Amino acid sequence: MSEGLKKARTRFVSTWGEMASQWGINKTMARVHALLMASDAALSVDEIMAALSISRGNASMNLRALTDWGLVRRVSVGSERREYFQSEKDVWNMCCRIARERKKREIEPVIGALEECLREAGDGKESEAFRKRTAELLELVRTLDFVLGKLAQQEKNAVMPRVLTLLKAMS
Amino acid sequence: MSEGLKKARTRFVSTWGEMASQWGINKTMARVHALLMASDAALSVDEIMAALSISRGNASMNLRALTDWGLVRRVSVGSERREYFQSEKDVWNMCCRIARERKKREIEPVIGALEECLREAGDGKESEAFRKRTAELLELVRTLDFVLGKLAQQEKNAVMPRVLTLLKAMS
DNA sequence: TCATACTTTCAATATATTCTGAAAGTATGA
DNA sequence: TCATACTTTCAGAATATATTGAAAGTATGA
Repeated sequence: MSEGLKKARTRFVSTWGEMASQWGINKTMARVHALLMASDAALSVDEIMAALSISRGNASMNLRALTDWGLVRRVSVGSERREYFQSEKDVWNMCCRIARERKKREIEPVIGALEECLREAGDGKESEAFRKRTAELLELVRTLDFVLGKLAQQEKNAVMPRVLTLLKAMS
Repeated sequence: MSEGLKKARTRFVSTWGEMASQWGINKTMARVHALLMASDAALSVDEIMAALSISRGNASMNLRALTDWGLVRRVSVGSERREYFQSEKDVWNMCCRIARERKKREIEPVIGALEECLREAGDGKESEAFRKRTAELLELVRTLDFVLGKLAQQEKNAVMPRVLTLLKAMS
């Protein structure tokens, strides 16, 4: 493999890792994901361990997390016992899956907690300002939830193109 | 203050903190932000320190970060020397500011890095698959950047209502 | 059923991030 | 200018998070 391509792959893997850690995702999980995205063939655990210099346990945990997120699939190659892994290659599908998971894991619990805040605050004059602010925030989070839900709805996403058309028309 | 309201505020502050740490934001920064959002009056550093049981240095650093993000303002109260802090109260404005900052700090550097990957990969047959995938990802990230840019453009946001109308029509 | 070839788990360890608090810095008004 | 009343900084300490690797678990096919 050419030097340039090697460097480019390395940059790709570490860029994805850096980005992920700014968004609350484990850096190694993102590096594994990036490695699989950058690789045409499916990779075995041993290949992944070697490429990223990580332990078997670490690789196993992060591959499990990535399959839970629906970003990576296990595949069998020929008659081999060993399992191989490959990433979802369609970037829009990938985006949908991430949207779906973060909605479920993070946004929905926040909605529940904010609703609980409103209930707890009671209905006195004293808590009026707090209730108002909490209610506005709740509305905002619900809107975000709705948008993410739409984004996550379709595999071949039909929503984005239309949103983009609208946004571009507003320029 | 009623017990219920006290509990509700505490829940509000810790919910915001938990959520933030899942999104790559310092938990204390988010708790300070939540405290100010939940409070009608502007608060002094000492009040914030007491409410969250944090040190002066920690409070100072996080207030600085919040003002850099444009989420919190310093205000003077009467003729006092001491400074007070209050949060942006409009949740849509808040959302715009966050979008603007994350676009600038995180999305734009990733676009640069992906462009560099494409350049480094060269144009041989060997790197074709890698280039294709990187280019698709770059397009996705650019789209996200564009959408965030639109969202961040206006103070009183005119974009969201129209996007929502479109999405609701697609239900 | 058993030996084999693999995967997963988790306690101990390493690493990264955040927090503290005292010292340094800064602005105000007398 | 100086004393004062505050704010900021940053090295070291505390805490939280991620990683290792050996032991336990599991599936396969002979």
